[in-house]
Parts: sequence; structure tokens; C-alpha cells
Amino acid sequence: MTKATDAFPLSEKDRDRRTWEGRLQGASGLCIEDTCDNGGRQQRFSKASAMTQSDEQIEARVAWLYFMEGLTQADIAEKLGMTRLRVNRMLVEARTSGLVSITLNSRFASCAALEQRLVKEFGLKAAIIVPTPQDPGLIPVLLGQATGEYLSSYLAENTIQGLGLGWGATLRETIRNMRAGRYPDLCVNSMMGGLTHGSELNTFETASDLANRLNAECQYLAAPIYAGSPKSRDIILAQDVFRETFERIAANDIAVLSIGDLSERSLLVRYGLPRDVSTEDLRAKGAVGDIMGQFYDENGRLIDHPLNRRAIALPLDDLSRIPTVVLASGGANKTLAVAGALRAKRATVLVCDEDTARKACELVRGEAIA
Amino acid sequence: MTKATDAFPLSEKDRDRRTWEGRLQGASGLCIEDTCDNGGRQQRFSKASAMTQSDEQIEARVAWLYFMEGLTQADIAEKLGMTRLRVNRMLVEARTSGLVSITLNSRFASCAALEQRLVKEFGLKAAIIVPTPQDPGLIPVLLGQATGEYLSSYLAENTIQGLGLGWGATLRETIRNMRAGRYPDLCVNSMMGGLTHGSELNTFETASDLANRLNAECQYLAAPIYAGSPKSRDIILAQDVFRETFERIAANDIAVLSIGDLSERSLLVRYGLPRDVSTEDLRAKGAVGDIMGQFYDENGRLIDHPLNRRAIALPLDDLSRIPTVVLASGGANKTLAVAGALRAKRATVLVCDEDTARKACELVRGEAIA
DNA sequence: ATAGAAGTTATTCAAATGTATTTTTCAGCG
DNA sequence: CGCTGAAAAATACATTTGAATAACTTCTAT
Repeated sequence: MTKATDAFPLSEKDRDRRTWEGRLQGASGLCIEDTCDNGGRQQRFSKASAMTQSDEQIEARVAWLYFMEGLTQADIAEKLGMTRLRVNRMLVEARTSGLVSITLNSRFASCAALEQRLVKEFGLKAAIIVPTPQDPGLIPVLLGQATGEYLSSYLAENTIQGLGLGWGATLRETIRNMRAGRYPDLCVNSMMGGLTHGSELNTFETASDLANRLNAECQYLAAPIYAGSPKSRDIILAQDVFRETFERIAANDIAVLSIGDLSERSLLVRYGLPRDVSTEDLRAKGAVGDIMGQFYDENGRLIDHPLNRRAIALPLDDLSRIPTVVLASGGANKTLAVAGALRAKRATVLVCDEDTARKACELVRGEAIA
Repeated sequence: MTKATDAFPLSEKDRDRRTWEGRLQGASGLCIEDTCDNGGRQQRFSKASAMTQSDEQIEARVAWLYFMEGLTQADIAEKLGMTRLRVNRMLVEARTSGLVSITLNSRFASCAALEQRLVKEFGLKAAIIVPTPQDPGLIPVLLGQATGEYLSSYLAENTIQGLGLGWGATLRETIRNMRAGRYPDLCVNSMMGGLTHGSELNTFETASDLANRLNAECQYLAAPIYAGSPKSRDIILAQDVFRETFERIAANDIAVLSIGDLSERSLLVRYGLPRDVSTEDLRAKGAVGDIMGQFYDENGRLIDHPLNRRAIALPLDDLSRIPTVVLASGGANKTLAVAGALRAKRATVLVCDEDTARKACELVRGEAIA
């Protein structure tokens, strides 16, 4: 029967394929005669003859019998008149030398590779990379699906009390893809103020929609994303009702946010920026993206701009105190923003499309954009 | 460390290769977050959602982690929040579906494949196939090496009393490649009469050379390959000395012979055929090759020709009584002869070069010669 | 809503592989 | 020929994978 350690499928039909596949158990008709009545008398290769042509052929034969014919290592040892250890070592050598190679025939293989790379290079808890669709308009949908799946699994396996949320197209799709559940002890809360105009998205409903789907408690952040001035924001946050709200936000177990950029695609840029602040201003200060309405530069550090001090949201630098921070974002326009977030390690979980993640990764490593 | 079940080498250097290789134990930095505090709560896919894109991606991720990153199945189960059984089944499915494929990158791979095929299709105990060299003159050398290696291993692992031998260029090379040994209880004997003229090879020395190398006893067959007539041959074999000799020959444990063809390359054809017998005669009767001086047709059956009754050798049809019959032969000119021998199952062990064996195999199966 | 079928999980055990240690063998050298 | 060092074999044990079975869950059809 097929084993996971087999490299190839087992069916006889598949055996006819050009690239031999699968390791077949119990194969009959072995290559070398199968009687051996003197139990493993020693058979040595002198150093001078090491890896001669016949050695190479024997190794190929061993590899063939193991990977293609599906014999066990003990079977092969008996058949070829050598020790099981020698068979094992030959197989290891076959791998190391490249005599045997394995490929993952899937468009997800490069995503899986990139996931591993991101986790290793940026110390992420997880990276979820989806293939980049031809239609960039599909990216929020795909990222929403992936984030929804991730978050559903996370909630199934973690008992938490506070789930903080941002808003945006990707997060809306995330909520659509959440599996329903029953979490009466969970409080879903907005981690940032909302938009006070614009008809594409009722940002105040984002948290409540998720809370409804999860039968969880909901805590609204009934405030706009920006106050009139830093001073005004401080006055607002000093009110008891907001202080309690922000204590709860700071105590979240997980935050699920997206990354904004400075293009006109951004809801925040189109509807949220105060009239006295332009994207040119922000770019001039080096801004490449925003998280919770707070803009940061290519190194992921907050830019020195009064707008950042007007934001009614958890301060970006306090995000690191939340155990799990999911940043879901993608699209070529977001590359610089994602790279900045990676550099500053703003995320512990990144959900992104492949092309964007790869380019962001390469930016961080100082490589030319391919 | 590298394991035989790994599909790829482990060294970090090798990890940089384009085609990812090797299964790496103890890989750090996993793709999916590695804390899971509620022990495997169920996560089900309904039938309606079976093998969605995300399923496929999860399977690719599992396969990647197992084959490329070297995690154990239990590790992966814990990391991805599923059962070890599910991981195992996904890996099996990955194999069966072709998501994962393995290749043997060796010129010996096709030889190993052909070996298996020959063993299965012709019920051989063993097939040893060597790559066909560009210079056909090298074929006897390579076949001699392979046969010598086989025979040395065979003798190391089997205690036998009688080893019968033919003669020819391939067998001369075989003897050169025998490992020396000490077999005082072994009797090496010629299974066929020798050539009475010709300077290329002293056929009477073949058995004695091998006996010397093996410190074994030697039994000469002091007779020519052909008698003057079938009657004369019967008179010769009726003599006591020959009767005992042939009893011993018939009792051999192993016979090591080569296959002759009807071309001028054949020693027998050039120096051994009686003057009153021509290769045209033999071809007319359907002969395609000879074993022990006895000619057979494309089905491997003895042709009806008086020459076959003049041969001073073990009758070809009696060969099947010897437990192990090694036929070592190769070269394009031998294809028909090898095919005939295969059809009639004259061999239990075949040593041949790849092109010849493949074509012979295809002939037998009724396929067009490529 | 219920029953039956199908699939998955949990658990245990068997088989195969991987590893470590000790012993034996072999090649090279003096 | 003896000695030494390296390599391989033998042996035992640990780990991983594969398989079997019972119980549980989910899905589908009625």
C-alpha cells in the first residue's frame, strides 16, 4: 500500500509514467537473486576502488529498489547481500548527492517555500501566502479567505478573551469567511476609530459583524479615526469611557489588521484623511504605509507627523504587546508598506499574496526588485 | 540529519538549490504558529468543500513541511492543528496524485528499471544491465566486469560444489574480474569442448584460469567442440571418462555461459564450425544464436540440424536442470540471440548491455525495434 | 428529525527507519 | 608480520511511520 514515505504513487497505471513515481510495497521479481544462505558475510570495498562505476550502479540500484520498487531497506539488504545499515547509508548518500531528487508539483509549492522563508527570516509565528491572481481585484477576496480560515482555526484552538480588529476591504472579506461559532466570553473590539463619511464601508459595523458571527460580545470604538488636533485627541482619550476601552484594546490576545498604502485605493486615504493633511505631506515625511491610521516609513517606524498624534487608535508601538498580530495585506501597491512592516516586525502572522510578499522580502534583504 | 526517507539532502548549502531537496530534521521557524493549547479539536471539511483551493494549499504545505523541511508527521500535525493520521493520509494522497514526484538522476536509472522489468517479465532470478558504451568493443569488458562481480558475490554467499563454464571473450574478462578466493571444495569445469585451432583464445585454459584464481579444483573437458558426426559424438560420450565428466557437468550448481551469434565476430563461427557446415546452412534452418555450440532459433529452440547433434557439450535442453544459469552477452549483433534465449527462458541470470537487452525485450514482446 | 453510511479520531501495536555503541575487519605502513 | 587507524558490521535501542480497531462525528437521504 502507499506510504507517506513513498515517493511515488502505487497504482500499476502510474507505473507506466515516464517519471517513475511511487514506492511499491511487496514488489515481486527482484533484480538480484533472492537466495542467500550464509548470512551476510562481509563484502568490502577497498578505498582505492571507492565509488567506482559499479559502486555508482549499485547505489542506483539500491535507490531504485527502495524508491521505485518499494522494497524495505531490510529487503534490499538481503537481496543485494549487504547490511541494512549499508543500504540506509547508500540511500542517504543518494539523497545528498542528488542522485535522487524530489519535486513538489504544485503552484502552492512556491508559496509554501516563501512561507517558510518569511517565518525564518522575520521570526514570524506564521505566514500564509496565497498565489497572486491575475486580477488584482481578487486579492482582498483571497486574502480574506485565507485570513478567515486562519482566524477560524485559531479561535477553535485558542481560548481567548479579546480580539481586536481593524477595518477595510480585506477584513470585510475575512469576516465573510469566518466559520460561525459560539464564543460568549470573547470580546470583539475595534482597535481604531472609524470613517465618518464615505459609503463603501461602514467601518463601525466591521467589529459588530464579526461579533455577531461569533456570538461574541462586541465593543464599539465610537469615535472617528482622527481627532481635530493632538490635544483634542488626548482630551478624548482621557475620558473614562475611552480609557476603559483602550485598556481593553491593549489587553487583546490577538489583533487582526490590514496595512494601508498611500494610493487612491486606500479607503483611509480617500475618506479618512483630514482636509489639512495630504498624501504629499505624508510622503514627504517618508510614509510608505499605515497600520491603524498611523503612517510609517520604509523601516516601519512612525513618521514624525502630527497626524500620527491625532489618531484615535492603539498606538502602533504598543502593538508589540499583543501576543498575536495578524497583518493581512497584498497587492503590488502594498509592497513598500509590507516591506516596512516586516522590517519593524510589526506582524507575528502575515497573510499576503505571493508576488507582493516576495518583493517585500527582497526589498528588505536589499535585493533588486525582479 | 539526513534520512533515507528524506527526499532531499540536508545541508544548508543544498537548501539553496532551485529544486528544493532533502528533508531536514529539527527545522526551526515553522510556517504555521506552533502553539496549540487545546489539543487537536476537530477541524472538518464537509464533502461539499472537499479539495477546495485551500485544501490543496494545505496539502502542499504539509508535503512541503515533510519532504522539504524534514518535519516528522507528528510535528506537522501539531503545527497545523490536525491529527497525525490526517497528515499521513495527506502525504499519501500527495504521492498518489503526483503532487510529489521523485526522480533518479543517474544513467544507471534506466538500467535499474530494465533490470526490474526483465526479472518480472522473464522470471529471472537476476538481471544485471550495464549502460551501452559508445565503443561496442568495450561491451565484453563491461559485461566481464559485471559478471565477475556477480559471480564473486555469488561464491561469497553460496557454498557450491560445481561451477560450469563456457568460453569466449566475455568469459575471459569475467575471469579477470573475479575476486580471488579459496574454494578447495569447488570444481570448476568446462561445459563444452574447445576450439582446436585459432590463436585468439585458448579455450581449454578458461576453466583452469578460473580454477586457479579460486584455488578450486579443475576438470577439463579434453575434447573438441564438435565431433565428426552425431554417431562419432555418441561413441565419444559413451566412454567412461566422458560419462563421468558429463555427470559432473550435469550436476553443476551454476553455469556461466555466453551467447554466440552467427556473425564473423563469433569465435565459434570463425574457428569452430566444421568445414561442411556454413552459417548460411544454419540461418536457413532459422538459427539466430548458440549456447554451448548448439544453435537455436528465434524462439530459443534448437534448430533441426545435424551440427547440434555433433556438439560435445551439455545438451542445451538439459541446462534447465542447473539451478543457476548465467548468460552474459551483449552488443547489437546479439539482439536476436538474446531475445531467443529469453523466450525459451534459457537463463536464470542475464548480464547484458542496456540497448541490447531493451531491444531483445521489445522483440520478445512483439514491439517494433526502435 | 432520524437513521444509516461514510469519514475521522483516538488509541494501541507492529513494522520500518534512524541512531548509538561496541566489535570486527581491512588497508596501509614500518 | 605486526600495529594502527579508519571503516564497516553487529547489536541494541529509540523514533517514526503504518495499520488495525473501536468509538465518535458528520453528512446525506428519507
